[in-house]
Amino acid sequence: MKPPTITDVAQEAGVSVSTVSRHLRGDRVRAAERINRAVARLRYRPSPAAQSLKSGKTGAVALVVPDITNPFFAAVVRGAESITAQGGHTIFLANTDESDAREAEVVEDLITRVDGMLLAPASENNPSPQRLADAGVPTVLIDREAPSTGRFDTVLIDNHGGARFAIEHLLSNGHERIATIAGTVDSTPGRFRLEGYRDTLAAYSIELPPEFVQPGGFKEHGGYQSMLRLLALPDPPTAVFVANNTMTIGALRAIKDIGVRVPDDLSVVGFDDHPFSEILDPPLTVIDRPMEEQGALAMRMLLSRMNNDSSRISRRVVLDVRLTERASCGPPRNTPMGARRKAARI
Amino acid sequence: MKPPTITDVAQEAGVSVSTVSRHLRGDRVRAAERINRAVARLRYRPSPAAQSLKSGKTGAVALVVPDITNPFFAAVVRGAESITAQGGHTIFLANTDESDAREAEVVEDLITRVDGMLLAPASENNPSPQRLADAGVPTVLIDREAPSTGRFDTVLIDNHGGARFAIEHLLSNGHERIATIAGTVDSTPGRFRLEGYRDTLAAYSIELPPEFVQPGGFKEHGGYQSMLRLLALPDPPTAVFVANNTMTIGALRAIKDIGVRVPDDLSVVGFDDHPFSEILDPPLTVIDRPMEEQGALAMRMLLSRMNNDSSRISRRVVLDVRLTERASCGPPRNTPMGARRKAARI
DNA sequence: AGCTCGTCTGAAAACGGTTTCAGAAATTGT
DNA sequence: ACAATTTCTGAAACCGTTTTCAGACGAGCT
Repeated sequence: MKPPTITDVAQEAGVSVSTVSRHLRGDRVRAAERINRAVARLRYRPSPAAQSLKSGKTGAVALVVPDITNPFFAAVVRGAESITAQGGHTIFLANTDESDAREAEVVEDLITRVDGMLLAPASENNPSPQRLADAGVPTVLIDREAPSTGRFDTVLIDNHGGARFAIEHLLSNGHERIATIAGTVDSTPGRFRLEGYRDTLAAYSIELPPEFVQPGGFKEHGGYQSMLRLLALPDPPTAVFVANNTMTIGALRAIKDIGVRVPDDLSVVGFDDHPFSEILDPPLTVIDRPMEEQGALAMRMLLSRMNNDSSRISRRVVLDVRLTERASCGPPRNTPMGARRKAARI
Repeated sequence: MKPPTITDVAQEAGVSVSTVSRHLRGDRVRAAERINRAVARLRYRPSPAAQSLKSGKTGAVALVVPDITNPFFAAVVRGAESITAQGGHTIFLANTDESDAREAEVVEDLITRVDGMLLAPASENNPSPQRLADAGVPTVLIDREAPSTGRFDTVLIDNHGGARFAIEHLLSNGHERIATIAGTVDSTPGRFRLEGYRDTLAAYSIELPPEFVQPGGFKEHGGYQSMLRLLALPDPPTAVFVANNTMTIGALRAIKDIGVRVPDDLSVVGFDDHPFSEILDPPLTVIDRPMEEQGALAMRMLLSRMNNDSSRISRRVVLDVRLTERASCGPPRNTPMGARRKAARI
């Protein structure tokens, strides 16, 4: 019932504990074969607790994300997992529910249990990365930057460029009245996607009313409300860039409820692809990025940071995004807003 | 740089190690206040490795799922996480990629690191649960049963009933030519959903050609291929029950590619809801179940099993499912199969 | 003051490994 | 065959905590 210890193995094999330990760690040892048999018979596995007590290493890595049900983070987890699967490290997963407070708790708990951490901070002004740095825990940030940027390894995507692609795609379709449903601006993706939207429009000398930027908080409900507000505007947009996947769902629901047609009445670009995007009617044009790769790369960087000298200068990698064009964008309606305005008045 | 130990705290507070330890575990101690200050100043956190070496408890729980990117399992993780978040236990997450071999590895690794395990076995004839039982690790099975059923706590859903609801819904719409895209039959959900389909049709004395059961292997691509085959049948079905979410995506893609109209040409019922289901055109009718609750309940059962006498008789709970009716089902077309058959010939 | 009793304390022994150290055995060279 | 190596071995110390054990201390009683 009680798991066998190294002492049991030593006894069974008729050697000393030290010999067993050495054999297990790879030293040449005369009784190798006998030890192997003993290990197999007893089904011995060394106690990670004892090992890490001695070595100071836990053999575990933490992965802290704001929302595991967001397909993007699920993909990141999978990517990260695919790297550790090869060898050596096991993953602690924690969910922070987008809360700084919860994240602090979680990090505080995990900090003693792991050799390194992959973290997607809940917000940009969040003390966790600093705490990890103080504790000397190797850390790689995913998708979001830390207050004291440059001090951490970070795996980002080109949020600004993604927004630019989206807006330019819309512009090339002839739109000028382009709105956006933005995420939380104190997060890296929220901030840069919004800046990309603004900078691109500015580059084309297009000025838009402030109501064309609607805060959706990265939540489905926020996307829904924002789209409702946009469509209720006296002079509504002809195209909308929605800054993430969950808000897109909400936005499309609003569109459906009101009866606006895509892309005839309104063109839509989302951020982050999903298998469902293809079977929507019309299929959704999105900004796509390598999600699993982002997780995998972050994990690789963490592992290397854990092995190599941890004083190495920190790396900040930015992954490319691309526009996946489907059918949710078209030219703006020739007849001005009459029909749509009526629909929005429901 | 090195994390402080209990000895450092003792020194700082001017007491012995034992006193610090006792205070931390809740004993009355004279130097309480001084110890608290020392702990705070040093930012001391007890080493989990040392604690678990002494106590034999790790304070961790494993959660092993076949595919974290499946929204159902993501929801399960979230549900489970919401329970442990309250107190004491941290979660190891592992992904088995639906592979028995990988699952064995993962379980073998985790078995020494956790006090209990939540497991969704990759298949029904899978040695892992037995291995866990042998090792005396409290285990709760999620969504899938183990070979030696009845010996494990298990949290299932009413797969058979769900399939019945789906088929009866289709029958009540006037369909008789009802096909199914089935999952892997060596998994609990796959098996029972298929049986539910068969039993319900049998109960209504409906006999269908064997090609009306298409194996989709729970994968998107399988769903796609299966739907293609169904639509290419000389006498195709008027309705299809698709046995899980990922296959549904594939099936709908096939439908879209071929140009069949839902529900006019074909009615569809899926299994497991998703935010996207509502914004499809038409919105998808699905069998829905409490996903996060399933994870949360499983975790609660595991925790209780870990605390109470582990010889308590095992529980098998079956959660209710329900039909969420949207617009993907309607009466079968009056005109027989002409149009559809033509479309399917592409 | 002297005694008992109860409360609180520190030293020391675990827990299961790894690693150092010194010594034993095997190998090599002559 | 013997010394000089080299390789292998077991005893013991250690990692950071909890817990047992015995003893110190203070309070309460006569």
